[in-house]
Amino acid sequence: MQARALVARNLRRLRVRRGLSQENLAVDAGIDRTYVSRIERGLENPTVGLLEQIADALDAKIVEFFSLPNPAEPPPK
Amino acid sequence: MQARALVARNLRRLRVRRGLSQENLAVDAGIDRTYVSRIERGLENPTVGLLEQIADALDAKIVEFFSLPNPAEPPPK
DNA sequence: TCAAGAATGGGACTATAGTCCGTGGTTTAA
DNA sequence: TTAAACCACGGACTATAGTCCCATTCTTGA
Repeated sequence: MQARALVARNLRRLRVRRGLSQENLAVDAGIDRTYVSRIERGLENPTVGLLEQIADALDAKIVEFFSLPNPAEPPPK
Repeated sequence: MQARALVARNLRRLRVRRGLSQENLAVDAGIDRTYVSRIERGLENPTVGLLEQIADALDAKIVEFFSLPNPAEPPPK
């Protein structure tokens, strides 16, 4: 999987899980609102410094942007 | 630890372990020779796309750039 | 010593990361 | 209906990632 797409998925996943809007996250991370949107759509190629800012704002670690999300819920018995 | 410094240490560690010079790695990754040097010295803020190219050339994964290296050899008995 | 490979360093340049401002679409609540 | 919150999307702009070229230093081996 492409790193960019992986970051896109994981960022959205982590942000939504925290209950943050793109705008609120952008403010917390000190970056531009539209850029969050573009990263989540896989349109951008962010720097590690920027990922670090976002990770801090999400109280997450950078590696979480590069790990594969669990494919699905384990089927209920 | 700063992400940039972490990447610097891990890149050098992985490259040296592979027995590659900065120049050979740069050629394999399709990037500029001097840029490898600057990343390893923590002077640059690379993009995820570039890290991916380097990781591929090293036959490593991006997450390895962000994990803490083992602090030391376990002391021989 | 000398040569040659490895790394650092800088300056000028080009490509693109990242900002800023605005528009419009969708959904939900009043 | 309207307001408000969220998000996709575009264009123009500025900052910086990344290249290219050249010189210098430091090892290490012959």
